[in-house]
Amino acid sequence: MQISSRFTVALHIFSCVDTFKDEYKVTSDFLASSINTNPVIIRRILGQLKNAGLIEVARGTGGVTPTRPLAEITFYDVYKAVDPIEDDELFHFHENPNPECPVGRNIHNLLNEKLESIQRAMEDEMRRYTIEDLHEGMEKLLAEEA
Amino acid sequence: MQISSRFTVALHIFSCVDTFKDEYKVTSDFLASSINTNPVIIRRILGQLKNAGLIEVARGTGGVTPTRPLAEITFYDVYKAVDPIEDDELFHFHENPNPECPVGRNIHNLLNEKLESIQRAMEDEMRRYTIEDLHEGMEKLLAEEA
DNA sequence: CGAGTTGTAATTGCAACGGTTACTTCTGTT
DNA sequence: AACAGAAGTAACCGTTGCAATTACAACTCG
Repeated sequence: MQISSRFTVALHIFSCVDTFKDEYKVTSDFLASSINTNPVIIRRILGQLKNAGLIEVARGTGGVTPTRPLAEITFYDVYKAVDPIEDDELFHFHENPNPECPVGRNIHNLLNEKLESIQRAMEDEMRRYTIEDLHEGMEKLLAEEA
Repeated sequence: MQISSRFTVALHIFSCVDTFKDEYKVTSDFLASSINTNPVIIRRILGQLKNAGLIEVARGTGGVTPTRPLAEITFYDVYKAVDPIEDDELFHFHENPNPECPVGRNIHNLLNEKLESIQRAMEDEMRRYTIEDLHEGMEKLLAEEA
């Protein structure tokens, strides 16, 4: 299973907000046009980012503002905000192994720490990247374009 | 999005095959009972593992045999076998960012290596665990039970 | 007040998942 | 040769999540 495109869309949103905040009023329509999707999709993601406390959204007038320095917003924060998972567990464990089977009643214990370490490896790597990295990377790419 | 339970089911299968291979004929019915699901679900997963070259399945008579030493079958092998993903990309990138927008036409380049490194972190950790680890871990758990 | 914008509910089409039934194909045994 | 047991597989179901869309209420500012 793939991780929802909401994640890359959210990163795209942050990059747009950062790049265009002084030039344009960055509304859900504006963002939808850059991302090439529907404004409602954007608003829903903005809502998730807002609920997670990562941004503020100006009602009525429009506009998006990060609530923290960009270096303090990691990919992990964004991921957790837009792709909430039941119990925070990346792996969907089959629910009811047979407790009368020796393997069935021990498999969960056997796998648990291994699955956790795999999930942790992914999430730790996500924590290494921040929105500030996006800011710098985009500046560089735009400079190369010119 | 969670990773399909086919992954933990497949690991459960390997553990059962290893634990019961001398005592019982390990059929899809037998496995379905330990895992507490439908035999057809098991057969479908066995088919995926077979296609990936990880096991052989005895038609007619029943039974599952790994094709390699257990230490040479990693969690990654199992994951790739049962959870095939389009283009092998963990992250679903939104398809059509607007090329007329400076951010839109650069976002893919900007994110690509970062997303790849996150995926790689997960997959590398998956490669650290093998079915042999399951064998040893299960033996230990069963010894503690006795 | 009115224009522009966000917030949100409701609906749609689609795909994947897990489950189930039913049937065919294969294999070893009697 | 027939039979029983088992894998292989197609077809279908209900549920869920996703992305998209329409429609409308709530809000803000000029």
